[in-house]
Amino acid sequence: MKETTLKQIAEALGISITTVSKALKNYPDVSEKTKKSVLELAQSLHYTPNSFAVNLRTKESRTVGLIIPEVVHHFFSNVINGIIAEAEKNGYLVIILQSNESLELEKKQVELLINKRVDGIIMSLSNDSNDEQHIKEILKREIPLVQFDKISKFILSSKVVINDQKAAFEATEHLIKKGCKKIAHIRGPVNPQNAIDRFLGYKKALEQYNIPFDYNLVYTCKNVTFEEGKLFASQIVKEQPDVDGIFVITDLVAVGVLSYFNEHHIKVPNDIKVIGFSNWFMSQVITPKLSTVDQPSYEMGVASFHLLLEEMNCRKELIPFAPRTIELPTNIIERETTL
Amino acid sequence: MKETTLKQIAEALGISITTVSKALKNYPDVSEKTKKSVLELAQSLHYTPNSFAVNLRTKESRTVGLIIPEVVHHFFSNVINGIIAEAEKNGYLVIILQSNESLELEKKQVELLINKRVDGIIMSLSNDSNDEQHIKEILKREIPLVQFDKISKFILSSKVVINDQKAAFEATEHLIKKGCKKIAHIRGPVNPQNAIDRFLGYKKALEQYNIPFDYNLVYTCKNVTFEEGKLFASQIVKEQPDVDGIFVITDLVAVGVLSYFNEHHIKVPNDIKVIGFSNWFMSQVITPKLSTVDQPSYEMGVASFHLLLEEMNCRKELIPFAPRTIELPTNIIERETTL
DNA sequence: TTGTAGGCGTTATCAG
DNA sequence: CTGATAACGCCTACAA
Repeated sequence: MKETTLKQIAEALGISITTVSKALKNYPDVSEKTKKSVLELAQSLHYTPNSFAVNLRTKESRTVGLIIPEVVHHFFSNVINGIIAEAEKNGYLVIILQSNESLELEKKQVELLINKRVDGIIMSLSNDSNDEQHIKEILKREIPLVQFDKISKFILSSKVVINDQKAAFEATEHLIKKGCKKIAHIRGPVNPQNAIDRFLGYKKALEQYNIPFDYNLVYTCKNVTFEEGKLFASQIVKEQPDVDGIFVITDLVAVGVLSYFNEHHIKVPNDIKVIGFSNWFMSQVITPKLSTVDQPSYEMGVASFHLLLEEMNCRKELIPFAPRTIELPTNIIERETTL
Repeated sequence: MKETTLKQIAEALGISITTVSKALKNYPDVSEKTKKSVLELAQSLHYTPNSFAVNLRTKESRTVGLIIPEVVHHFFSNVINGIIAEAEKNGYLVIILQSNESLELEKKQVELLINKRVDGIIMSLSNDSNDEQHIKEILKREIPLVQFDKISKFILSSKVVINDQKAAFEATEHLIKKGCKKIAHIRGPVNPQNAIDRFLGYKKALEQYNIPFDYNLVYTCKNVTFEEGKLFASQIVKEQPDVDGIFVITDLVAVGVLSYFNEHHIKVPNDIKVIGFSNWFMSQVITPKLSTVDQPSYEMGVASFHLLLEEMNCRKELIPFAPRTIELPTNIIERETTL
């Protein structure tokens, strides 16, 4: 099927391309009569503007890019959900790229999006990201940018986050209030700001409740997987048999911990209590049900797109935009692992 | 930062745009000397071709569209994973749209992608889709199309599927071989071909093993959710107390079933056995661990993109392409719910 | 080896 | 109210 163009309509009607274009965009300076005939013909020919040409003329693609570490991930897939829903409502399409937690890939993907000339970029950094040259490149090109969840403090862009330190503090405090005296922490990798903040929140809670902090009780994930959860659980039982509570960086890992405990008949919450982070769906269906920190993922997606949209609109109107940070609330969900 | 164009390079070097263009594309009819100077300047100015202009000229966007029912879904997110990884390797970007299992949304999204002039479309139909006018529109526009998982038989396009009927047969057979005499089926919604096929596989297995088929043992999901699993589990216990096995359309629903049984102290697998479908991650971490049918999701994504790529290449070279169907293998995973 | 010219389809400006 | 013209940035016959 051949695509219909303005030219074809113009020729068929014996008028100029200009007039057709104006008629279709409902300009006031076109007679009702021609407007009507143009509209009718356009409809019957299923005319839709060639977006390639429109992009070239208007210099915008009505497309935004999204780079996230992992798609198969309860938290991130919910964020995607929020972003694409909100984008679609506002006439934008979303190109999704997965960095696989690799800085190298992330760099390439930023380049791809820049070359694609997306109107804006939303991203959450990979665990590998300890260098932000590529992100600075986005700013240098004056492409609107929003960071969410795993962000870099050193990049001046809008951000959508939770208060990881506070949330971690509350999670640890929750364990303390449930009677835990010796609390281990399975933390995230060394780079991500949120892993650092959660660790700091854990530490602060201990201090505040006069529980001595001990580095030997901190276990550091490399890959943040279910398997690591099992591994660290086994290490904790061996190395620190009197630990009675664990605060885990994220539910996936916490589920690994529970899995190990179940297999080795270690009673949760009686022998040891566990609290996770993020409120993955499976946390409410496993046995025992996992206590965790609820994190508004869909809402983070929506908020991220809104911030981006605001910046994109400012850029278009050439009015200056000051990056903003939106902090979303979290809350402790008590289930069976901390009863 | 102002974008660099061929024109700028040409002017700076005092040569024509054509020569610059050729030099950058390494045409043989440009002297080494000019080629070198062009390349150097282009690099130092960080020249990248304006993709809008390239799109317009070449009439391709190097972008494909993907429409799926749900992003927050173990199976679909794995498919996405496979598609975007493979697309990126081949120089394509992927726009993802979520139909939310709604035909209306799906129709709009097809239109969006057509208007965006993506080079190809990959899709899995929503549960609502009982009308395929919009899909036919894709074919009419001669846009390469691949359907996967939830497909329409009536659309002549490439397809990537599993043999749902066979897989369901094997799942039901598995229950029979484990001693089940009265097997219920919680099936998917009425429209999707794969729900129909799985139902047929279930029925066929009963026939083959001389177990009378009874419509009262078939429960039909509307939304395919965890909650529906719980609901149907309660109905089954009440209405059909002697059912000793259940074959469930998908793991998410099966987990709902198990959840109800756990809460009501109905012993699985002793009182009743359960088998799911799709091998969601959580199936291996719940108690008891869910037996299921493994379905190669990532591979389906990869295969889908490959088929699409093949068709896109044919279209470009103007050589005819005959749609193909790829069927991927499945296999039963025995865990604790059918011991 | 280099450059000219035309065109991809749309939009904006400005003159009639 | 209508239309001619240029421009967006790139590509590619074809000419020189």
